Amino acid sequence: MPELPEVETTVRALREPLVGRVITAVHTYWPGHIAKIDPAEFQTRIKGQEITAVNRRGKYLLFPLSHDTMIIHLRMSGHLAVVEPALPLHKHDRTIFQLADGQELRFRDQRKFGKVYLVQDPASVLGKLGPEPLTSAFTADLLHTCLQNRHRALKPLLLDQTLIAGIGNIYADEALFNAKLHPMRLANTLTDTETQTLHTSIQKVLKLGIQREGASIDLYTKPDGTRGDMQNAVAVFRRTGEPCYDCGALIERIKVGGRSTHYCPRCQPLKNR
DNA sequence: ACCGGAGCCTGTTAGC
DNA sequence: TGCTAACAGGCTCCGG
Repeated sequence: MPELPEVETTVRALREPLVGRVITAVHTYWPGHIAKIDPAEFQTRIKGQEITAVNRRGKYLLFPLSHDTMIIHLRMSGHLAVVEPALPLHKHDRTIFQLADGQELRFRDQRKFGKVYLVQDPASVLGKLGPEPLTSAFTADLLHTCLQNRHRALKPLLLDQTLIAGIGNIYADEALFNAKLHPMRLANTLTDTETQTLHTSIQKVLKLGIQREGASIDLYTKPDGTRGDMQNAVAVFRRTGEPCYDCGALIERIKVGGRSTHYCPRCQPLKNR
């Protein structure tokens, strides 16, 4: 499932083949991909616009165009690649962007959860997102402010995109393990030291994810189809029943806020007061 | 204001 | 062995 490191990896790979290219046509095999506006209007409006940059905000990919901004969310199973048109279509290719240089940008999405937006104002899609966790906007003080009045478990808070942008199930579990905090620990019971540690851990696991080019655990691969390496560096995610690398206790899986959550019962004891 | 849960999807897996 | 049912997951919308 693409989270911040997976999206960042995708953005870096797409920049070179896309920046400066002009979109000449769009084919939508799954109209549900096109968010907010009619697919026909989408096709008309985007035609002829040049992609001037490829950027990321949280888990969203941003494509500033000549007149609009295209925004893509990969959700669960989305995958983007720039390929030669002669390459046979994949079973799950849903939206195809033809480029003036003859190449195609293909949006593959097995589970059809992905979204493509075309907007004048990016804030209409991204407006509620919290700070980017790997920029100076995200400080330990800010995290403390976010957590201090919340009588709620840490895990669902880390997944809340309005609090911090870009963390998903993998990196939430990894960050909590790294910080030695139980996923059900209530946010307002953290000491200053624990908040500092959590802040550091969030940045550490996200940076590791980017360095390893994402976690190929479910369907995620890099645009060129090769796998990332983060799945070989996870401490707890999907390691249920396997020994903790730090203490040897068996990793457990529980549901927190409806989401499957992996943690080490010995390294991450629950200390709610 | 805030929180929990359903719904969106499809392929894989668990259970009968 | 072959079928169905449950499950996974990010986000939006709805109701308490």
